[in-house]
Amino acid sequence: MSELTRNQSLVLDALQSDFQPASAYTLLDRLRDHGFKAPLQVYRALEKLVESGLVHRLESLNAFVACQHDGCGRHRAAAFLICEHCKSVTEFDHARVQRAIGASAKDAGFTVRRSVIEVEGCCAACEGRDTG
Amino acid sequence: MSELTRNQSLVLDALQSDFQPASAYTLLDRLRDHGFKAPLQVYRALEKLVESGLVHRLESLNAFVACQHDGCGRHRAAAFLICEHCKSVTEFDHARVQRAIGASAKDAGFTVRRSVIEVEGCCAACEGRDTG
DNA sequence: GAGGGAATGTAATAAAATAACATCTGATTT
DNA sequence: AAATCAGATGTTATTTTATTACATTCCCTC
Repeated sequence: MSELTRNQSLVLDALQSDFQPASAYTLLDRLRDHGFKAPLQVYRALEKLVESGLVHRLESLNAFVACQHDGCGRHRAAAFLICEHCKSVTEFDHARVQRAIGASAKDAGFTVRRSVIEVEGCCAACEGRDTG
Repeated sequence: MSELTRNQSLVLDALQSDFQPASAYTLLDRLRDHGFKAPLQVYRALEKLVESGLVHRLESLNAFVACQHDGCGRHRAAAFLICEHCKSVTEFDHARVQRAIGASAKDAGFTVRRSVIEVEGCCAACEGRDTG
């Protein structure tokens, strides 16, 4: 990505402050102090950030999260472990998963552009303190 | 699932008429002739159908699709190839993918409850008639 | 400093999902 | 048969998420 605009930086900073998922409207609220007034300001910034790989969209939560790696810009896929108890999100190694998807897709003659991989369950920390 | 109620049957029939994804509001429109008037009638039926595995929710499309297998009730995961050109959706064999996810999750000490696997790209048919 | 493309601002609206509350239906118990 | 209760329904209103449309500003280039 060339260079971030002011709005893009603000949105990215907000997401990187905790690396946890936030909805567009939550981000809007967090950024009102910085002059944000309308959803579109957030959505436009997010669009570019997602395009560049600095931010990922979590389809199952309708939320956005800052990339936890440096180089997601280079891979077209990200995979997430989403803890239903503490709501934490961890990006995980998807090489194996991606290979498996590639094989299945190939069998079907399907060309993959992007994979949405979101695993819902219970993280190690929550499993420890709770049988849920 | 015990037995389908009237509303559940109507929604399931609508989805099984083409096995293609439909939003809740599309279903509502299709079912107005049958007396449906409010979104909740659709959402309530969908909730039960998804729970039983007869219908899957496509997170990346905010849409619902009838299960293409018989026994999805028994597996807690479904994986989809979504063609961005013709909008067709194919449920694919996820055993390999599920194993790969299981391995990655295990490394992180994460307990999987449900996996969202939605692969976006171009199906064989569209690839044939178009370079997109 | 004029022109043009990208980024912004703002208001309005659309699309997706849920909350709240009243009502009905059918099985079970008394 | 009347009382009871859970599950399914109906209906209105509201919330949450996302986009359309259009005016304005900023910055680079010529």
